[in-house]
Amino acid sequence: MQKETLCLGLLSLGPRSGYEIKQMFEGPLSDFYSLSFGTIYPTLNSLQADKYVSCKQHSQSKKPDKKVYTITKKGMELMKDNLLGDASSYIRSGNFGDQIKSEFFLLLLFSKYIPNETMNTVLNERVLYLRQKLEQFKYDGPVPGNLDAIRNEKSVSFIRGLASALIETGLNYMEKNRHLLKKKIN
Amino acid sequence: MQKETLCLGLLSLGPRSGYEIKQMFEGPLSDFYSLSFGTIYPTLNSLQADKYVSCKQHSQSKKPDKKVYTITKKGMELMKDNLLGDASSYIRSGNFGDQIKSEFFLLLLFSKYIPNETMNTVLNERVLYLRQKLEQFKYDGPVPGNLDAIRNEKSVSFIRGLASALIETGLNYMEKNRHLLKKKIN
DNA sequence: CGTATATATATCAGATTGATATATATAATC
DNA sequence: GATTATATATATCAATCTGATATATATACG
Repeated sequence: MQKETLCLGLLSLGPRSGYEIKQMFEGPLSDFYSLSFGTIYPTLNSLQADKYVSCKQHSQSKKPDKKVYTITKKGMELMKDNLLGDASSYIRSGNFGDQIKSEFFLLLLFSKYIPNETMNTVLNERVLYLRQKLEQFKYDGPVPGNLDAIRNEKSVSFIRGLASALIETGLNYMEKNRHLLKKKIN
Repeated sequence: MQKETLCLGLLSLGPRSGYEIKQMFEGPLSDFYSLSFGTIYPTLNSLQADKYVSCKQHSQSKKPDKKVYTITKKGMELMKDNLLGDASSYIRSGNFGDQIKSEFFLLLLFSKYIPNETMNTVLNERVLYLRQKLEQFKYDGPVPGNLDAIRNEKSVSFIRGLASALIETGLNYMEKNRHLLKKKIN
């Protein structure tokens, strides 16, 4: 999916600044996708130049102006067209996997070269992290205003349920099988 | 983890060409990490220049020479040092998540803008793909020679078991809950 | 009262990918 | 028997993206 389509999709949930879009990537989307500021800001500028979004500057006392972008009718159309195209090429491509870079799995893979004690800490920290993630995905209380819209998307309930189930499976597996990674001699 | 450490780690399983290292990334490692040719070949050249690997050219009738790289004692030491450093900074960083770019989850997220029929195909193809993956992870028969070493790593049994459990959970969840994604009206 | 973190945009060097070039063998399809 | 597609094998590079840095201020913490 192009960065343009992705930004338009997020703006379809409501007007946002570039900073707030980044917060979505660092918050609820962090486990599925991310874009850096270096991609987000230029993308918003080009979307604005082509009238796919409009922009209102909210001057804030001495902080840089907050530029709040709103998706236009033209932008909504481009987004829907692109999403249909993306779904179609996803189907045609035959490539249904995700792109993953996992430092954790690389450390596991080469664990025989890493002291037992160190690997133990790696696994402990990963377990702690996953427990936190699980709580986050199950948490149903209030969230900051700019993250509220994405939270209330119906598809997000589906995704959160899936993520919770996957993390629970992962935690159970790791607790039952981590002894398999221990080396006899260091 | 630096590309150098990763290539050395894979060469520690046995001598390989750049092409064969790429095959490892496209095969058994594809769900955890990947590097492109544009990264692998220059990395091998620089590792060779610094004597972390040695290289034997196998001239093949009219195909480009196959350059088979072997990790040196110096290379083994660098790899172990780097792995210990990587594990330590993984622990210190506090960042235990994986880097993921999932076209599938983006399509789910924006599924309300995509026709039911199209999303149905997307989900069907993803399910088919996951079933294939599951078979691959559970398959215990023979594999091509250059992928044999990684297959026989003890840590890989752990990883394959984990992957299988996760995919099974994902498949079950999707089959039970995919109706939640349907829109009433298109 | 200094330090750390949060808000907010912008830029850019450096790293990485994805595509392409080159050359041949082999398998599949028609 | 001819054509097409796929696999082997390395190399290069434009286009893209990230991660770091610059700039400026507010707020919370001890």
